[in-house]
Amino acid sequence: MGSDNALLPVAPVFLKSLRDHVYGLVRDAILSGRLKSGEKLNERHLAGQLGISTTPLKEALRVLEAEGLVRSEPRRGIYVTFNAGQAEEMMLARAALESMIARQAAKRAKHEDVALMRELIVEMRAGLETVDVLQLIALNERFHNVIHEASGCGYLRRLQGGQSIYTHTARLSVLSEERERFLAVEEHEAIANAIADRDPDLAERLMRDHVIRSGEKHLIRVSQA
Amino acid sequence: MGSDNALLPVAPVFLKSLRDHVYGLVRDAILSGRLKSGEKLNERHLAGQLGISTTPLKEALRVLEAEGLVRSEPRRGIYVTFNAGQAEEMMLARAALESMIARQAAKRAKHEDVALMRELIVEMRAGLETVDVLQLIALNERFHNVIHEASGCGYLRRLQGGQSIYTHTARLSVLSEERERFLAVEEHEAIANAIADRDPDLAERLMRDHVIRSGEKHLIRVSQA
DNA sequence: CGTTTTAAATTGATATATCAAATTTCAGAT
DNA sequence: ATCTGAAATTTGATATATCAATTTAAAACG
Repeated sequence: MGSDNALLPVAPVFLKSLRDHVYGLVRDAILSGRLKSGEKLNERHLAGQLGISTTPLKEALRVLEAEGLVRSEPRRGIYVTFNAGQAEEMMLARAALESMIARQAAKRAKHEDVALMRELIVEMRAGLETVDVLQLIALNERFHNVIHEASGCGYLRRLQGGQSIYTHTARLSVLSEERERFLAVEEHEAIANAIADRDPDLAERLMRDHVIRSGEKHLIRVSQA
Repeated sequence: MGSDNALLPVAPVFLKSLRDHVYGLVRDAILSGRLKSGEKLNERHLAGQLGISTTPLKEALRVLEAEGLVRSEPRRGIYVTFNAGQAEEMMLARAALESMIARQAAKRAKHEDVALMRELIVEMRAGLETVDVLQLIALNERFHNVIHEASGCGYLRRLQGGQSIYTHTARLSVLSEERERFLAVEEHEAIANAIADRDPDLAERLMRDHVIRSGEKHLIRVSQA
C-alpha cells in the first residue's frame, strides 16, 4: 500500500457551501455599489431572486452584519450600510492591523523569512521594468503573506483579511501607474529592512504609512468609478 | 462534543432576539473557558440543550465564526477556536484599532471633547483615593467613549468593540490594584494631552502602549483563573 | 377632508422537515 | 484477529412552514 500522505484531502474550497457563495455575492454587490447604502434587503425577495431558501441567506446576512456591511433592525429589516466614509475606515482598520502584524513580525521573524522577503523585493524591482501588472500584484501579495507568516498572528491576519474592499480591477488600475509601482517597492524594502533590523516601532510605522498611502490612492480610484 | 452543563437553557424571558441572546451565551462560554478550544459543537444537541431550534443557533454560530471564535469545517462540524494565544492577539487587535481611533481623534477632536476628557481625568484622579472600583470602571469607559466619539470613526469603533474578551470581574480584579489605578490615570492624562495638542503620532503610540500594558495585566489574571 | 381605528398583508424571527455528506457499525472475507 | 465494504446512523446544509411584530390599507368617525 502507498504511504499515508501520498494523497492529501481535497481542499474544502471546492465544496463551497451555498451560504458562503451567497455571502460573497451580496458582499460584492455592496462593495461595488450595486446595492446602495440604506437599501433594504428583503429576505424572501432576495432568496427568491437567488433561487435559494432563506436559511443560507439569513446566515450570510448575519456574517455581513458582523462585518458591519449591513445593519439589522430587529423585527424590522436589514439595511445596507456602506459609503465612502466607511470604505476609508476599513482602509484605516487594515492599516492598523497590518502594522500591528508587522510589529510582531519584527519581533519574531526568522532568518528564512527575511531572506524570502529580500528575494521577493529583488523580483519586484526587476518587475518594475516590465508591464506584467498581474505578476506584480502576485508578488505584492506574497510579500505581505511572508510578513503574516513571520508574525505568527493567525487571528490578526484573519481580521485584517476582512478589511479588504479592493477588487482585482482596482488593484490593476493602481499598479499600472509607474510611480505607484516604484513607491510600493521602495516602501516594501524599507519595511523589510526594519523587520530584518528587529525594529518593531519602525516596521509598524512604515507599514501603517504604506497601507494608508496606497489605500488612499485606491479609494480615489474606487470613488471615481 | 460539548460537555452537557457548559450551557444552560435560555431563560423564558428574553429581551433581545433569541439569536443575539444565544450568541452572547455561547461567546461567554467560549471566552470563559467553559467551552474549550477544539471542542465540537453539535447543532442539534446545543439547540436542544438551550431549548431552541437550530435556526437562531446557526445564525449565532455564523457570527462567532466571523469573529474567529469558532471554525466551521463544511459538512463536518463547528469547532471552538480560542486559546491564550488568540486572547493575546485579540488584545493586540484592540490596541491596534484603539490607537488608530486615538490618532483620528487627535486630528478631529473639538474643544468640547478635550474639555470633557479633562473633566473625566479630574474625576478619576479624585477617585484614586476612594475604593469605589465600579465608578472607576465607569469613568474609564466614558473616557474611551469620548475619544471614540471625537474620532468620528463608527466602523473602527464597532470593530474594536468586538475585540473585548474581559469580563466585568476581570476588570474589577485589575482595577482593585492601587498601582494599576495610578498608572491608568497617568496614561489617560498623557493621551488626553496628546489629543489636545493635535499630535496624532503621539496619541496613537500612547494609546497602543496603554492598551497593551493594561491588557497584558488582564491576560495574566484571566489565565490564572 | 383629515384623523383615528381596525383589519389585512407583509415580513423578520423561529420552528420543523428534508436532503445529502460524513461517520459509525458490523457482517463477511482473508 | 484484521481488513474491507456495505448498510445504518448521525449531522450539517438546505428547504418549508408557522408565528408574531410591523407596516400598509381600509374603514369608521369626527
